[in-house]
Amino acid sequence: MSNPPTDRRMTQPDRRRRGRRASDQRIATSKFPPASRNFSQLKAACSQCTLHEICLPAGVDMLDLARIDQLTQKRMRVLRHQALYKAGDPFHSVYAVRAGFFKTEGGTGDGRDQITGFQMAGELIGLDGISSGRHACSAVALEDSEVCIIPFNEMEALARAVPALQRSLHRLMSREMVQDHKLLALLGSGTAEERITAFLVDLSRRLSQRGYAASEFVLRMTREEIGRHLGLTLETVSRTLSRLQRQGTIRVQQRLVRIIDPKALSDKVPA
Amino acid sequence: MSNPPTDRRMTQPDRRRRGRRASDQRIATSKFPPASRNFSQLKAACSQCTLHEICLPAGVDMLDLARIDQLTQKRMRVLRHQALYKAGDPFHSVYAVRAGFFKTEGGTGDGRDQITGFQMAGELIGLDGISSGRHACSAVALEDSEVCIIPFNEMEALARAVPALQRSLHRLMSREMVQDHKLLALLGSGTAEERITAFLVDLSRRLSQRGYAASEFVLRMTREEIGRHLGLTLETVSRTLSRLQRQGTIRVQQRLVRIIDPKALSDKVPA
DNA sequence: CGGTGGGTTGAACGGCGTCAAACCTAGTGG
DNA sequence: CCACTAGGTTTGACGCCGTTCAACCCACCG
Repeated sequence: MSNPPTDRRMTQPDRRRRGRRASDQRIATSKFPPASRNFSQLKAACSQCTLHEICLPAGVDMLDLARIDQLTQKRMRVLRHQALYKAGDPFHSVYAVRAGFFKTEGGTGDGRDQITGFQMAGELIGLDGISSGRHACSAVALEDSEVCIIPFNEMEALARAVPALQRSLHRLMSREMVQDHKLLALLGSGTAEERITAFLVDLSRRLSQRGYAASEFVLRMTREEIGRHLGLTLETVSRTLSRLQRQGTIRVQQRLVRIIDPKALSDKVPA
Repeated sequence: MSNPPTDRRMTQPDRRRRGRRASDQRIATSKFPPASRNFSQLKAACSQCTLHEICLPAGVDMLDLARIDQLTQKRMRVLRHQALYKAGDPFHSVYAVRAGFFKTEGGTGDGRDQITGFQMAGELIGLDGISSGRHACSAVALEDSEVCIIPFNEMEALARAVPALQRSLHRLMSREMVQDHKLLALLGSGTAEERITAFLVDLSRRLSQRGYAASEFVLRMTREEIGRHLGLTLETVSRTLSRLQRQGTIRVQQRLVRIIDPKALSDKVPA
């Protein structure tokens, strides 16, 4: 219990669409379809959002917050397996995850490339597109999700007027670099067990930061996706999880992970 | 021939200081010591710098360039094996490499951690410090080098006034993220040979971008440092270089690398 | 009830790490 | 000038961890 809100009944537009391999076409909705008005109100600006402490507006005072509200008026729902954007798409906006879970993967997202990260509520996606004007990776929803669309030109303009926003943006970009470097170190020299434990500890930390239980959560991604994130095969991921369970450190049943011995887990991760 | 200018006689302050294990104390000079006035003039602002096309001022017009000159007035020399900053140091400035070569490595730089990157002239160092207010890694000179000191608060202020500078900064940060993702993909699934060839191709590209020969260059780093960058041991690096030589793709003698068959080399790198 | 995608587990192979030894080069001191 | 030293590099032998290939199980759904 006490799992992320978007568990499975979060959005059920009309009919199930599991297993639909046509996971790749873009989404048309840029505003909510009338049908889902009851799911969440149209105008949930940053100032009203429960995430504004950890998201882009972090550190911006109430006065300026109202100006940021202008930025994030458009929102969008992305259904499971759909791409928010794909590698090569022209870059116009960045996206803040409001609810749900994403993966970002290199290449066209056909399912072979490295997965550079998993993003949850309050995290920004798409900043990699700035450098070339085209997205360098694809962002795909792991479950039915919702994002705020933040037009990048407008955000830059506002950042020029609001120093706190500018600083927050820089902090977010810098944080992403630091995270990437940590992952690099892990892939460079960590064993399978170290990679998996570091992954679980990181997930747990980010979830608890958002008010969810740190010791019990559902993995939103498959073993194969974990593997492609950590530079391992799905078999190794599975085996390692089983071993951790045998050691009494965690409990795994399907996607549900329970952390039995948090200390033992943290002790395994290098730094 | 036609190698980077800082080859070996670049700066010889007074006496050799090789093998000095005390590679770790900070540098005191924030302006040039009088002795080295002849090495390069004190006032070489961005507008005069040969690197301004690829460095931070890229895309800034002549008028605004004069304002950026204010930012980069302070420069600093960093001798071989000395740290420009170390992990944990408070973050105040970023640095643009003017000449020489750096490595950035996690941890305190004691020589065990992952090397996140090698930086050459025109590249920015230190952006990772924004997120926490402290540098997350250490930057160490691989040869006698020189950097421009860019106080970050001042740069942010100027970026608010000069959109082109703002955009350039964002582009640089974004580019670093994209590069990290490429490296991630390499460490995640590449063989030793793919990692080494990708590394060589990247080095060659960046050097030729700066006007140096693409097919012949000296490695500024040891085999061990290459290994710590690519997630390999020095032995594997050495063996792989030897194998590439046996295949007739490159020629290696010590640190000197000649690329014999550029196409064969590029064909080996995955993407 | 069968189909399908995801997960687990076993067995054999192989690339790369580990350990060890020798060499090469440059700097140091006699 | 030469011997000595130390760091860097090369090469070989061996073993381990993770990949590969394959079989099987499980949960969910049509």
